[in-house]
Amino acid sequence: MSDFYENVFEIVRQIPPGRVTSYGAIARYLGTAGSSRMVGWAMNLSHHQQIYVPAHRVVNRNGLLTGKIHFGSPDEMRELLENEGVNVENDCVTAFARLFWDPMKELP
DNA sequence: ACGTTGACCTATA
DNA sequence: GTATAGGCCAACG
Repeated sequence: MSDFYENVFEIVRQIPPGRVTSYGAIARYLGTAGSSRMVGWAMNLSHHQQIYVPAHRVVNRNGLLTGKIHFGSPDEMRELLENEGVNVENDCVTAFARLFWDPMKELP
């Protein structure tokens, strides 16, 4: 496992319940801004990780649940979020700006 | 080996 | 305000 993926998983695990962040924010925090697609790949691998990675807390810049397809069922991601108190409407996180969790600010 | 494909983002028109 | 273009780089066929 490369350091890049390990860092991605570690950040995603740090996301508090009920908060969300974006792929780009993680990429920027890792210093690989512009390579946000790699963060998406990392999420794909997150399923194979033995340690649970809350990939449902990572959405795109608009708060859209673009990755819901990659879960067991398309509704699983939405239910996981709502289970944590995050309201999802039309595959979009409501009050996304308010719930946004920026690793640049929240992590040392 | 090469072209295509993405859980994306930013910039320009 | 939407639309298109370009960049990113690892996996897959």
